[in-house]
Amino acid sequence: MLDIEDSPFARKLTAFVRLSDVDLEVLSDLHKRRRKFPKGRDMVHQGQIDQPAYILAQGWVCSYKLLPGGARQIVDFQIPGDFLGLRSVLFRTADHNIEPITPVEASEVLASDLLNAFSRTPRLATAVLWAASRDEAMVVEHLVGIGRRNAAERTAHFMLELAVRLRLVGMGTTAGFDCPLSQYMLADALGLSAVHINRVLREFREAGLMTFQKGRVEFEDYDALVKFADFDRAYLDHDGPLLV
Amino acid sequence: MLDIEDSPFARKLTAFVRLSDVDLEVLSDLHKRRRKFPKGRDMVHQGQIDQPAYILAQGWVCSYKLLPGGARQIVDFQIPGDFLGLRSVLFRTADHNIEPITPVEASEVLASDLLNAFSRTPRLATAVLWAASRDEAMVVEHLVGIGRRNAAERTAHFMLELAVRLRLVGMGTTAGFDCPLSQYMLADALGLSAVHINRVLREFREAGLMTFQKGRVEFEDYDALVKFADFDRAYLDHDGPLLV
DNA sequence: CGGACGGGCTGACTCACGTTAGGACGGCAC
DNA sequence: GTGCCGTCCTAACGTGAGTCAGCCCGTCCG
Repeated sequence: MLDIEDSPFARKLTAFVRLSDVDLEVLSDLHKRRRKFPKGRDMVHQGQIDQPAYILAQGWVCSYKLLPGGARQIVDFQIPGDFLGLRSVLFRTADHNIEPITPVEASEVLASDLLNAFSRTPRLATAVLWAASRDEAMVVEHLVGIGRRNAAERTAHFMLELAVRLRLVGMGTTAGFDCPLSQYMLADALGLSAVHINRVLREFREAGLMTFQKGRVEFEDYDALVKFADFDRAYLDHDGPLLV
Repeated sequence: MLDIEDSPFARKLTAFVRLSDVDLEVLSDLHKRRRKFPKGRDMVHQGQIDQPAYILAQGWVCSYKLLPGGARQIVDFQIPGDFLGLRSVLFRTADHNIEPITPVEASEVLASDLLNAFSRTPRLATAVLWAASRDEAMVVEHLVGIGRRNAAERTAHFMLELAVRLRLVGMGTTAGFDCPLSQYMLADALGLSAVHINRVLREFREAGLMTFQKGRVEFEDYDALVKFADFDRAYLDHDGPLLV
């Protein structure tokens, strides 16, 4: 049976629902097919059908869409404990690409596994719905940022969100975190050009707010940055189990 | 018991799952508290706790967030058959505002109603998860538009998406649809200024692609518009019931 | 009946970002 | 070693969209 400490995903769900032994066993079944993926080669490709979903155990991936002109928009980055490709399963055909940014380990979850699991324990279905809603909340905040925040606010907000998410799985502190992203990826995520991202990062460096160099983000004045970006982490938090 | 023809929401779900009589009965229970809301006064306010969700039966609403500077980003519009405020329920506190654009009729769904319903029929939980994922797919497409499409493509894409959604509930044709939005709302949805929306609409008018006047959108060259916006409706469609 | 208000519409000016074009550095293949 | 890439970094220049300012029209309301 699944030791819950081994799965950041299971730990995340228990923040929302109290899972019974049966729930945990069903959840454990979902972890049985562990896979590895090399950096850089798409795990899921837009338009593919009957793709599995994945529970990410190690490494970072990004979900993105390509436009005909060749432009790329990164929708979100996923880190350990995140569930990938839920939409690809429910819609039968993938509506976005998923690419590992680092070497990745993940458990493969087939559509049938998922639907079986749900019918065995509705509580798990509710928990996954909650996790999906949390992801949606992040996408929404991202949308707001791109729509109505300028380049600097947007960048700061994004870095702070990432920091909170990483801290929740023990991969960073308020001092900073290891970040495998390039400035190009950052640009594609934030709807900016790489040149402009570079300008913004320089401004942050010169203002003593934060640095991003050599794969490491360091917050030099966390509180000032939070204020500057108008960052409110409420949408990432959970008030404890809703289902008793 | 619920006559499925009476609820566009029920009809939408059956596009994904085949619902049994029990499922339909549970679903029917969710429709029991019908409410009316006047245009313009928020139904849900950012930060409120323990708000109900709603199943929209009549009218349009918009979901938006406000930034401290006073800027507004509209995340999405909802039309009959859409489920509102799911995140407000699952997170216990609302992370966005919901405002009726027209007079609205909706069924109120309490958190307890929803969780009960899920525990009675897991299939319904899966169906709601699917509906939520479809909404997320729209937000994602919206994000891509704001991040990487220019003002005109973005506007065209948005109009086409709206048209497809409305057609699916019988509220428009490829010729056009009635649209209660102002240019200001359009601007706040698309991350543009009202002035610029106006310019774009004029260009479409002069190019003979589409018009938006007096509360009515008319497509004058639908195919050309689809091509111009690179609009692919796949993300709005469903391939028939996934669960048999 | 007049005035206020919300929406549409437009022109002139500004600026935040994109684009283009490079230079410097480090890691990797050979 | 040499050459090649990927990434970071910067300056100069161009432009899409914002801002400001204002006019027109219909409708609501006292």
